Amino acid sequence: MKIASWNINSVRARLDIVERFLTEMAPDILCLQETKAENGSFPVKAFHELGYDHVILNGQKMHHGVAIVSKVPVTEERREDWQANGEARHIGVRLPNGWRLDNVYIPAGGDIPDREQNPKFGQKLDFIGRMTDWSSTLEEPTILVGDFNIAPFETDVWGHKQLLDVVSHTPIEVETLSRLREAHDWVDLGRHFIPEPERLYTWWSYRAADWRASDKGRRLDHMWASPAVAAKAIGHQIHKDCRDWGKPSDHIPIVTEFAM
DNA sequence: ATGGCTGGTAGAACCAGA
Repeated sequence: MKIASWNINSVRARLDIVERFLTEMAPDILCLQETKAENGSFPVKAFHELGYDHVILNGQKMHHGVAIVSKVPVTEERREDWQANGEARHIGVRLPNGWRLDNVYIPAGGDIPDREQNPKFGQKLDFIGRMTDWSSTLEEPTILVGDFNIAPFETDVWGHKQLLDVVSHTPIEVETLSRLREAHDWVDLGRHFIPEPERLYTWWSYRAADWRASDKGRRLDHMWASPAVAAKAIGHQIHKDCRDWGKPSDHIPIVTEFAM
């Protein structure tokens, strides 16, 4: 069972490369973030035609939006509002074997890493706080994936010192994410399979003249699993080539394979 | 070089992303 996660930065603008990814990599399930489509304008038919018969949506107009498309039967479990403001940032499903799969788009948090000067930063930390409460009572085997918008380790960013005051790598964010991880003893599958000190990125800015040459990346996208689920993980890949496909997303897809 | 880009939506020298 291969499960993929990808911040697609508009599913409609990038339908061609999503189709290519599903055709070439053939994951059983793909979790999308930043779909930027209301549920009624999500291109459901294109996914059905590729065999992804199960399409579970939590979208909204313009911004945010998450989706789970699956070849195997999944049933919608719940959609959480961890920011308590109505934004579409989570969708959770039940897999055929009983595991939960939760797909989340954690807020970016704005530019200034200060609650007082920038309310979005506080909302980001509070969002993760509510996820931590959820995690601490979670007893079911679960896979948690998505764009976490935090690169926790020094080798998860191109320059640790340069990014200490940049939202996504500030010490308070790293500490907040660490508490989330501890709340369920989540296993960080990316670093389980590709340990430090190897550098590991999933996002490169659109603004670089040559993203590959400058390589100023960050590991913002993650797959975490309950310990019992992580024990069934048998492989993990990041698909860096997708950063060059057509009009690309600034994020790349990540995939974990599980023995089920 | 904290923006050199991008998409959605309106129909803005806009907003948000990170």
